[in-house]
Amino acid sequence: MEEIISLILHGCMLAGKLKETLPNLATQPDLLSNSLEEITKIFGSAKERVLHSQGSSTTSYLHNLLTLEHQQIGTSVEQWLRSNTQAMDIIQTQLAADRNEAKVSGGVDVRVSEAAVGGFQAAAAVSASNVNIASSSTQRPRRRKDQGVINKITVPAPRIGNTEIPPEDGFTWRKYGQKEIMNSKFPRGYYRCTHQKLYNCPAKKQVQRLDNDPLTFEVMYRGEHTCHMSATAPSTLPPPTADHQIPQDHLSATTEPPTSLWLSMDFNPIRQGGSSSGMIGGRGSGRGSGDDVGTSTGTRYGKEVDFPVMDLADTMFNSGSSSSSMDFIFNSAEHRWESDDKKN
DNA sequence: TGAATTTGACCCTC
DNA sequence: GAGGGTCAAATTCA
Repeated sequence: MEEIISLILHGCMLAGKLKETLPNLATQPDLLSNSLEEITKIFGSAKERVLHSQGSSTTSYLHNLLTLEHQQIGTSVEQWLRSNTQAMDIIQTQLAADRNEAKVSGGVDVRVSEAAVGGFQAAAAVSASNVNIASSSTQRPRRRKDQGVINKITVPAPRIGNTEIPPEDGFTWRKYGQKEIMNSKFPRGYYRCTHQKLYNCPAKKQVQRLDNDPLTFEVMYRGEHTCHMSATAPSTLPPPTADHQIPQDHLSATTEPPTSLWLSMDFNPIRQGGSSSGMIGGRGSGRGSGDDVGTSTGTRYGKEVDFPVMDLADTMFNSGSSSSSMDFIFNSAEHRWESDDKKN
């Protein structure tokens, strides 16, 4: 129950933040979609847990609360979208593109995007089905059984530029292995978060091209990003640059902690063709070669410039938006998570 | 010099 | 023992 409440509160917190930053997201349907997806996942997950622990009056109450919360968020977003024709146009355009281009296993992105326009109709559908968070284990890290597949998506290769690489996903990854896989034509690449050592970020991903469709990548995310959590974010950040951008066809279906996703989002809408293209074979192609499937362009010649969290923080906490009816939820949720952090 | 990728070897699970 | 995941030395490059 503790966990469920924690989930709900965090969902409320993100919803509050979304509400505050809605005007800023008018021209960034990707980010809006991601935000909605994350909130949806949280409430969906909480709802699932409530359903699985039915019986007490408390869980029944929570279930009703979750359903209501879902509807309210959907309504708010829908109203905003309808009042913002520009955003509607952009999102609808993006949706059309997504339908044609993105084959997301489980349909997460497309489904959530549609939910955004249609009033979160499919919100509940995105839940624990894609989330298989492994039970915490103190056992040896290599145990396959405990590696908890967080999410698996298929990503189309870029049509422009180097089609050998999948689109970026907003994070910086470092390749630590590649292996030929049985019954697969193409090797599987193993990546871990660039900040693994620095911030003990456990996030990893595997990238493999599909046998029957070499222009499509299957990306499996494991672990959760902790590197961009505000509490652990580096205190000495480089100045914000204009090079913080998730590409238009960015498909972020990771299920890392919500805060991580939020903080990993990028509020700069303009970066054209700046993908990590140029995967060139050869040993030791080294840094900056772009020889990194899915690596964010945040890596530039070995220096991390990927701190979209700064932009987001500015947007979020300096927005100066007035208080709202959701503030009490927002505040309590934040306190809740802060205290949780202190526990951990 | 430091950070990146490559790749063979090792470890672990099934 | 097979197959997959990770390690770490070697190598590359700005």
